[in-house]
Amino acid sequence: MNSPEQTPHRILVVDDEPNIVDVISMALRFQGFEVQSAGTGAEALAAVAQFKPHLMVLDIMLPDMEGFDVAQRLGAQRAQVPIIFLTARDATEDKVRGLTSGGDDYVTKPFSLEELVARIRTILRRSGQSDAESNLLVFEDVELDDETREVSRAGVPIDLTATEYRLLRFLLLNPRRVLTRAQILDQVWDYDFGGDARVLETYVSYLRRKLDAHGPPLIHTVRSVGYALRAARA
Amino acid sequence: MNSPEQTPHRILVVDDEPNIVDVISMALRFQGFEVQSAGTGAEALAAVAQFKPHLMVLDIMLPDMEGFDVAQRLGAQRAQVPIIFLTARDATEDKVRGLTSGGDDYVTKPFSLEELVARIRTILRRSGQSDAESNLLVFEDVELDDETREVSRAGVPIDLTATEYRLLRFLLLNPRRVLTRAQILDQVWDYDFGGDARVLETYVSYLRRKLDAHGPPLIHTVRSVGYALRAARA
DNA sequence: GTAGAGCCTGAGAGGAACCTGAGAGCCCCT
DNA sequence: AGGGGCTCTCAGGTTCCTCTCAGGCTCTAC
Repeated sequence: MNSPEQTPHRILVVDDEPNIVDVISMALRFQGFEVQSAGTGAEALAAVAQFKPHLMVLDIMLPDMEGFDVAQRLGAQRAQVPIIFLTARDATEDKVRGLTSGGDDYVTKPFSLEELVARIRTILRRSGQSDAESNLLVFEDVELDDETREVSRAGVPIDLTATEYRLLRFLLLNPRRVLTRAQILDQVWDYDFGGDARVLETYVSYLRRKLDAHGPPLIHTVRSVGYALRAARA
Repeated sequence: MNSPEQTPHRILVVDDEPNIVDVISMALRFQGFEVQSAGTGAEALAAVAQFKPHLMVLDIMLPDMEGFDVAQRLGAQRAQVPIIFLTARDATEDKVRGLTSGGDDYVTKPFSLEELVARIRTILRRSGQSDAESNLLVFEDVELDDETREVSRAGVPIDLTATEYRLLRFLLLNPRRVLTRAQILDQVWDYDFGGDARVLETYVSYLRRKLDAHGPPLIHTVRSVGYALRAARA
């Protein structure tokens, strides 16, 4: 990690599907967050009081009440806890909008963990509770700015598509470390992605073409394991 | 943010609908204000004494008394605290007009956060308590003057409708930063807007036609995310 | 040195996201 | 009551992403 948090942020994950909760919790813990979870609205309300999270990830469909209701019942203290709503793609999307104020956000299922984590960081950063951690990811002469979504190598701006961006971002978060195919697929692609794992190769190829056009190769293949971001070596 | 306040302004939000309070409070916090809220007139009066806000956002319909009464009971100190009244569209509108003193203002429900924040800033600026922050928003060769509501590109004046103006204003407040569709819709459209999210595309199209007629494109689409105001790239 | 596994990349189908013109409803002003 | 302007809806057309697939290349094990 580029700058480990002094006091880790507490995140409350609320969803009734244990699978989803597990996947998200694991990913967030891995990223250095302190995580607690709840499966119902009632549990969530109790957890907010005890756990005092800095942010909630809140599914809209809960067994006992809608996610909105949870948000509403939090009342005044609510304003202190930004929420990221999880919603199915088809419907509700419009419904969410009116209820998300400037600080909230929503993510449609299925999503990639990369995306969820990125949004969490954005909100924590903006809510000022975060240390003034730069929103700039840097490795060698590559820069990635989350605010503006601008990417450059050696000062030359580079246009990336959404997937290319997520992939590069994940690599930049774990510089020099070897990331397995599974790790990358799990993090960068939607969690229910069931397609051909070879997409990864295609996208690595795309990224290389765009990045390495302006300097020595940075994305290295680690045969039969995965990929790693490394400085070019003599 | 472009110019973080030295000593943040304190805003007191008074409304009996928790939803509204939430939405406003969150939005204002993210804008760098210090916010406190009250749900009744009595609470409001107490909060004014303790919290000493620089400005109040005050709903006219309160469970225990009318917003006007709150204003009146503040008596002498009242003059120090400008008020923005919230009122339902239908009636009262005329009534408000007569009762607002020089420094006050009113906004009819439903409103857009963009509009509310803009009015708050205007009042704070005029009440002299604000830093001499310019009321002129500038990006590249685009200028937007909040006082006169004039917009120009490269010196050429441009006529904008109300919605176009709010949209451009929001973009100018967040130059270079990528704004998601949700953020823009939440901020620029009324908080209860439940319609088709594609209005945004229409209005971006309108704005582009008017703005980019006089120079290189400034409003850039960030596919599957949102829009950003950027300088044209070579 | 050679076979086989692992990896790279070009081409392209399909689809998602986006742009824009046309027009209906509404409000306000006259 | 009529007209003009604004906001929003809708549909057609377009762009450009994503993922699949196949052929060829590279590395490693033996």
